[in-house]
Amino acid sequence: MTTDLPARRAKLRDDLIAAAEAAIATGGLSALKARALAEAAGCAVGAIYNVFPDLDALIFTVNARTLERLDEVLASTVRPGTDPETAMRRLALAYHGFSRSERRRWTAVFAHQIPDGSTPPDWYLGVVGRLFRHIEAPLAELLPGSTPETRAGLARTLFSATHGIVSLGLEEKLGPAPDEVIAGALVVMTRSWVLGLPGAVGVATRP
Amino acid sequence: MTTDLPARRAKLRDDLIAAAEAAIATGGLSALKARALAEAAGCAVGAIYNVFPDLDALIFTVNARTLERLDEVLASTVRPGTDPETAMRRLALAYHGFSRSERRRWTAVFAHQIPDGSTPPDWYLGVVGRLFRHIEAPLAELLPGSTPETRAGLARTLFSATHGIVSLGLEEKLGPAPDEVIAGALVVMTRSWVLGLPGAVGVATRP
DNA sequence: GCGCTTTTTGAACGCCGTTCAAATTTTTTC
DNA sequence: GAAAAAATTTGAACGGCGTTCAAAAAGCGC
Repeated sequence: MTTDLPARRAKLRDDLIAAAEAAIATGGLSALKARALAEAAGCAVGAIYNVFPDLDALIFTVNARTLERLDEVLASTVRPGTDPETAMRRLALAYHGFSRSERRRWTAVFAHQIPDGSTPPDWYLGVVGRLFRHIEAPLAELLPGSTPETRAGLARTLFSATHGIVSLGLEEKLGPAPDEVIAGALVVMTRSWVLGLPGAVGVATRP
Repeated sequence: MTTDLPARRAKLRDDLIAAAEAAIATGGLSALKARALAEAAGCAVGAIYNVFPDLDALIFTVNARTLERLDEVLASTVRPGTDPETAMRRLALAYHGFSRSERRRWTAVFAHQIPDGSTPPDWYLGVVGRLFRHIEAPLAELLPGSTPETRAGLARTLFSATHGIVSLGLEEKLGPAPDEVIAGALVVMTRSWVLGLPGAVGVATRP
């Protein structure tokens, strides 16, 4: 009834990821405890460290899965050929909806703090970067003369701005923020981009 | 050499705040340790809890001071009568600059996580809310027909969006983000608002 | 100086992530 | 198949954390 090492390790890895995902989905990042994880995965505490260097690495794995879910949601939000304003509005609202329906998982992605000097692993940044392509498509139609580099930068900017509105709203860091208010803000914001961005890109920087 | 209780308490309070601020400015939120704090303020660990209910309350106090610094910076950034685009661009860039020069203090404001159900104290939300008035002024000029309520909501939205760009850039959560890139993004963003917002406000919500 | 109250103290509590000597299991060798 | 060697797993133990609370110290009316 014994299997070879790689398979056992892989199974433990999967079980730990599943346990971690369940813990985060139920109680958020702060509910992720090494001892509880070990019990849920049916192993000793120390065994976690045979598979992941530390809990941070496990968290990155779970967060990457969350981002992949988001990617799927965004992909199914706009069909090719949708006009830019509708596309951008739907993407922003889908992002907001995802942050609501997957609240704890989504919060964990951005609440996860790593030690001061270090950066997220490259494979993780790759998962993040893939999200932007959803925004780049409507941008290409909105700004026909733009270069791919411009659009890549802009996609990051628009994602960040949307994220700011959604996250500060969700965490209620600035005060109460009902869903409809946030959704309304996103609608105004995306419309403002559609109207304003074509004239705003490439403008000289004078402080 | 003894003073009355209120005065001693007030002094200890001030010393603890100063020690906490120094700890955060040097090593960030995670460098705030009860024992180190007590030593720096010259009291026993338990004495902290005579003055603050817990470390969270102390953190809110320090963060409010950071926000008041930011408020001063923003206030000195635009003189009354500046045209809306210049004003909004300068405000956004000042926010970015502040997040850079006061990096650890500023990060602490948003990294501070409170237990799930609870909300920040009202006096703290008041300090936050006061920041928005800087944005409301140029908005009033940009959108002459708007109501104060519309402008208040918009100010929150624009602040949140700016914050998203600045914070995801600073924490490099999406990948490397040099200062000039973030500043450039903010310039494009504010220009887009100036061009797009007048047409975008009040538009009907159709998803 | 004495008894009563209030304030301060810091050892102790419970919990955390992580480690590592020891136990166990697997593989190799004869 | 047994014994020796290597690799893996284990969980008690470590150091550190925020917070508590019995006990010590200080303040105060007489």
